[in-house]
Amino acid sequence: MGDDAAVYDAEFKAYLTKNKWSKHFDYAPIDVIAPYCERDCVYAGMMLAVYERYIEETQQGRVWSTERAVTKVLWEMEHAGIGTDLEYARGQLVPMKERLEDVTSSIYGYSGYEFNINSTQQLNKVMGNLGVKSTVKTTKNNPSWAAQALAQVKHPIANAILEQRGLGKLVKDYFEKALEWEDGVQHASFKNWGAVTGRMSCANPNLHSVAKNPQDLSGDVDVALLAGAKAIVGGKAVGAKYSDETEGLVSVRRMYVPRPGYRLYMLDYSQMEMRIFADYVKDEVLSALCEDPLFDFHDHVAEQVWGVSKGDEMWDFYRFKAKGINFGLVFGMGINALSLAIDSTKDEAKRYKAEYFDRFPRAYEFIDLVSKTVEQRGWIRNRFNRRYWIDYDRSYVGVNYLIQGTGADIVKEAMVGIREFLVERDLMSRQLVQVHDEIIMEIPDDERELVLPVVMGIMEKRRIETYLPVEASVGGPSWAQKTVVELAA
DNA sequence: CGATCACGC
DNA sequence: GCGTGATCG
Repeated sequence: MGDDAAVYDAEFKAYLTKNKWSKHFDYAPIDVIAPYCERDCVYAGMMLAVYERYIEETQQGRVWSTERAVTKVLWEMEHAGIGTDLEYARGQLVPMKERLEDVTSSIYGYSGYEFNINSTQQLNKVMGNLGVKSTVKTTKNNPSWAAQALAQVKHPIANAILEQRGLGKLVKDYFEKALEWEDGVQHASFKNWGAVTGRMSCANPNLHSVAKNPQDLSGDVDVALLAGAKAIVGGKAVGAKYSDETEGLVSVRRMYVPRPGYRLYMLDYSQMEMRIFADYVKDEVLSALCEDPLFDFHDHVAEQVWGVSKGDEMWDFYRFKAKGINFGLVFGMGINALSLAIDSTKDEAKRYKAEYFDRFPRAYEFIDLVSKTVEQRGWIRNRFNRRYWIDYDRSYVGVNYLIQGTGADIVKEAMVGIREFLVERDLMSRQLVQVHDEIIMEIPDDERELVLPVVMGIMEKRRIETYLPVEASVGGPSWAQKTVVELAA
């Protein structure tokens, strides 16, 4: 809008800061802030004209109209909020804090003195004293003590530190946070422009990072194993099924419950990113297989690349590698990150990847085309013409942007469609939360028969060629206890 | 305020 | 790969 506008903006913000009005604009007197707001609107209007032309030229009209429409959905979601079981939150905080104290003192027992466990530097010193060296480096080439590094450590302090960090986060970010809403309804903030790919972001609390696995507070391995955990790392019961009957397990998702008269429904796209990947790769066989809602992408890759079948001795081994490479490709992982993800050496990872591309040459061609286009042209567009400008030296992110962004646009369109249906029919059912490939809704029993099939139909509508099936679950009653819903044919 | 870590998809 | 948030120094 010109240099004078930028200067005005900078000078005015400095003026606000000087008068301690900068934290919130409404701290400033109205006669001070009003002219600024007025100019802000005028500039926004001028920018709209510029961008509307750009949107037209780049054919991003569909994305633009979805973004405007989804804003209403987000406002309604934020307004509705999500119900929380405050009794559960308050009740679990007591044993959680007790466990946290026990774990903390056990760490001090190992170190021989009290220190700030949250300080990586202080922790590094403690580990040095114990004669333990990290095999992993941070991005700034310092010794890393992240979970990945601690996994290599034999000393029992490693697991205790993992538990202290994980449990501490649950307590602070979710359980204590929950008490801030005294009426038991949390109103998180959603941003439809939160990520460059087109994904949303969420904050206060971040409902996109609510732990999926229950946390064991008993310290008794049997408790977690009984709940079906495949492993217990830092008290995290990986793969365990939460139940109120299992004493000693807590779940953040258990805190989220429907309000009176409603049930919670979770509508989940099955392997959405892998199916979108298949669509981009244009492998007809793969796309045909996606017509089966139960098709498992990782199983298929394991079978096709390494010739194993379920029940074989090597099945778990190759299924794990297949899943790792699949995610590695859509995330744009380098060979280093991939080798860590699939628990292999770099050379082995290279070989697995080569074998993968040998069987799926079109996957290689697609990835290669994307990075070459970024390097030569500087931009790419997803299935909805959403445009991404990417520096040539970051061309490896292109595949991820396309897949993640296409998924994001599909879910956004679905949310808009669901809202239109609910408004049109004047229904009580409502959308509460979106977690990238999942929509959480509250539906009264007498609307379920009507709403559920229509909502699933809206979500499954073909916006790309490949079928994207949705799985519906009902809360039992919370987000932690899901039961798959079978719709009558 | 950059770096580190943990959680999700 | 993309996020939010807490914490440290």
